[in-house]
Amino acid sequence: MPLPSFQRAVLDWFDRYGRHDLPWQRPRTPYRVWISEVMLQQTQVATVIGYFDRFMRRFPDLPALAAADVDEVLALWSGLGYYRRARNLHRTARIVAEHHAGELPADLDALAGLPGIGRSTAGAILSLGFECRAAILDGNVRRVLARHYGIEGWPGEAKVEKELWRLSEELTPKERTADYNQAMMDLGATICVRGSPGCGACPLALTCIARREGRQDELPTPRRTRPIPVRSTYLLLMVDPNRRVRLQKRPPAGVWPGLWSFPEFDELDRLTAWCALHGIHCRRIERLPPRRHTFSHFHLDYTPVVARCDARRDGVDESGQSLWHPLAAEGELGIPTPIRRLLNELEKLI
DNA sequence: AAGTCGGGGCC
DNA sequence: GGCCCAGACTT
Repeated sequence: MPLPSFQRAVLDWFDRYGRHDLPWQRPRTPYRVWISEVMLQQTQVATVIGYFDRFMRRFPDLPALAAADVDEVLALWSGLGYYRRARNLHRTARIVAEHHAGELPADLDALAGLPGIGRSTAGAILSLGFECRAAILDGNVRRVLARHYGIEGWPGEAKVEKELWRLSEELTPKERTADYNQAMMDLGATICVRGSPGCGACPLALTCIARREGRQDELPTPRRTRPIPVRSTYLLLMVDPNRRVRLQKRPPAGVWPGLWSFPEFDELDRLTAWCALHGIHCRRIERLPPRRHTFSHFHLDYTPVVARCDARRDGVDESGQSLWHPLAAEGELGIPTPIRRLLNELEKLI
């Protein structure tokens, strides 16, 4: 029975353009697949290659690894990060040496029960290492499937992950499973990359939903940004009869370092007190609707407060940290965009 | 469901 | 500087 077109397209592409010379592909044994898969967890191929070669030179087979001191394993791991992976590798080697006669079990549940081997890594060992039919779902496969089938939602969400696993299981062919799985990872790693994917060279482009809808950048759905804190403040927009506003130079550290902004107050009381101190009556103070500016790490809700003063009661201070700025002036000062917007609003208002 | 582990690559 | 990478595991 011929393969469905999806798998056919993927395998034909793999034969021509897939990666066939990665270190763990020659020879491709369960042990070498296992080590490479663990090293490749959250680690890019280019980084892994050197570590894999050194590791294999020192521990050419599972019994050699099981016999080693864990400290030596950690030494070879130094620089790869996620050091629990190295400890789990060593633990698993000893378990397998003890209970499985030194051979990794060709069984999904047995593999997934070993330290450091989850469902996807177990599937990779089974398919790539043992030539069994087993599905995988790593970051590459996840991206290819989410885009091709237009799967909505963040894959970290249980419902979405379940759907992606269902798809992967369903699509994984009985024949050439190893090549198919490797092909899907190669597609994700070389064509269907996260940013600006090479759809022109993709064997699945004609049937890809993300491609058809121009939504490659939106799928898979990024995890929702965790809520960021809100800071609120009041900005004093003090205007004199000559249509000048008082600006203040911000401190060299923090938000908008060294740029010019309006005097800022955490609380309205402090603002009005400051105005009173400078002979401006409260009834001449007009509060505008608050607005929000979002920085990478917090929201800034700021309420502009317009105060018209009769004369310039306060001069420019000696240190040059404040000045009176003509509303109509062009941009010769360093002024943040939200503040510049307020200046423009103010010019129409006054 | 969210937090943790980690160094490197890439805007 | 944030986000992401051939995830797994703990809370």
